[in-house]
Amino acid sequence: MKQSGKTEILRHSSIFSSLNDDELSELANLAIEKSFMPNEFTFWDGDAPEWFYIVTEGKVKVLKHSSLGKEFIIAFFGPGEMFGEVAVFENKPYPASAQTVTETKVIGIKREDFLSFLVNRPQVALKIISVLAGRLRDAQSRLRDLAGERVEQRLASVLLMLSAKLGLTLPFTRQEIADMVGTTTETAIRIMRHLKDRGIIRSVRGKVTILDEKKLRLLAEGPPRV
Amino acid sequence: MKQSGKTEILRHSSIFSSLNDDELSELANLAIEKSFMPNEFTFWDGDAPEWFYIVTEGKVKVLKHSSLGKEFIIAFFGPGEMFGEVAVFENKPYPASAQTVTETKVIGIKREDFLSFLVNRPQVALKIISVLAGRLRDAQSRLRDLAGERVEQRLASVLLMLSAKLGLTLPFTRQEIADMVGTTTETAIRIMRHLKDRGIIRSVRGKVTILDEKKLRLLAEGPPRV
DNA sequence: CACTTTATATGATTCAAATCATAGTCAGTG
DNA sequence: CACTGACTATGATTTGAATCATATAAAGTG
Repeated sequence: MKQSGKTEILRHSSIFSSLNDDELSELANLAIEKSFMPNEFTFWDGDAPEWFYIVTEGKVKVLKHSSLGKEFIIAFFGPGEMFGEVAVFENKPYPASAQTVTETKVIGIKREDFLSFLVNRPQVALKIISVLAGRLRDAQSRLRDLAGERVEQRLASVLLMLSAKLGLTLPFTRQEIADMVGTTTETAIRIMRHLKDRGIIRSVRGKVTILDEKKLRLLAEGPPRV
Repeated sequence: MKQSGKTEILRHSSIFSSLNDDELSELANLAIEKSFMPNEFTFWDGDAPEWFYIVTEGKVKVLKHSSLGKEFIIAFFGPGEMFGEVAVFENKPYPASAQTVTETKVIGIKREDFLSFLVNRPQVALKIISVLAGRLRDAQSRLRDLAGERVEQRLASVLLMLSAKLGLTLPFTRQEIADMVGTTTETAIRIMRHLKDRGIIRSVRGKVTILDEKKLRLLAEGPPRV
């Protein structure tokens, strides 16, 4: 990819929207590009935090394994979104692994380079603060759900959260959804079968479409309260 | 509290450790002090994000309620720690409530004042980024635990997390611990009874002391693997 | 086009933890 | 110092979801 290409990608990432052309190319000079096949790992849980990443093409999932090896998906990231940032900003090992879902291109910036760049760019720092705050909000909301709600409600919440970001059609298998909800594939299938029967979702292999967002929201928020 | 008092408190908060005296008093000028009795609410889930807070004395818990009214404790904060920051940085309603546990004093800074102050203090912004990253790391680790681990392991994790911050003696009731683990008080009591019998913890009313951190860590990390 | 793999589907059984019920114990308060 | 409320404790019962066991369908692969 040419220099100008990287600049354009950075420009379209909301984190860097406040930068001018000079600043963007300065940043692009620090950045290198990497390409991955589907299912490759960008980094592993426990690796040293060398790189700060931004997705340019494709889809990456960030996940952790439980003590029994079960996968829990923390989040999916698409073009323009950063990942690996927790480790970089804390200067501690990555707390999770990052795996590509599709063929994916990312740009990586060395930890120290990015931090030095940030010191002189308070606007970017504030933007990053706001992105982190948003992720923390989501994480805390999911914590509450996992701790206190039934699987059906949690699954509904996850679908709503995903659709707020990606629209009404969600490109995920039941397995992936189960791994985000924190349940088993079988249970996810059963619950989604139920949602399908009630006309709340439609689905084909590897995709789910939300048909009745209102009902889904009711499910996520309130217990049926019989 | 006199001006100098607020300055001193700010100086001892790790977030502001990089500021010089002038900057500290500038910040202190923006800050007002508030006092609360035990169990008072500093803000409620859903309130407009007017204030950024730092605890000066006492203990505050940040919590969310499930759809059935059950309390889930996101975190406790003590002197020098910020809270309410997610709402302030995102400019969205507080995503959780904050309630004092003991008699508590906090200083509050108006959202806009604090953001303007930050724009010219990249060191502080970077420090805040690092605190947020740390909280995100913790939240994601708890997510994985809630999604994939048994209650006994989750409880062990919570005790370890708390003791990393507060030392080996933890001033919490079983009810509070249950509300952090995402279980019921009865189950928390039963499990802690079990830990007590095995010599891993000791406890008196409202307090828990970790006696055998090694065993607790084994419990938290690995399944007994019989 | 046969063949393997991945995704969806469903029934039967088990199990961890919630719920329901009851009681003792300690701390603070009038 | 009796009394009230918060905390700890334990037993019995229920239940939501995991686990185990198969099965079918759709998509990729040589």
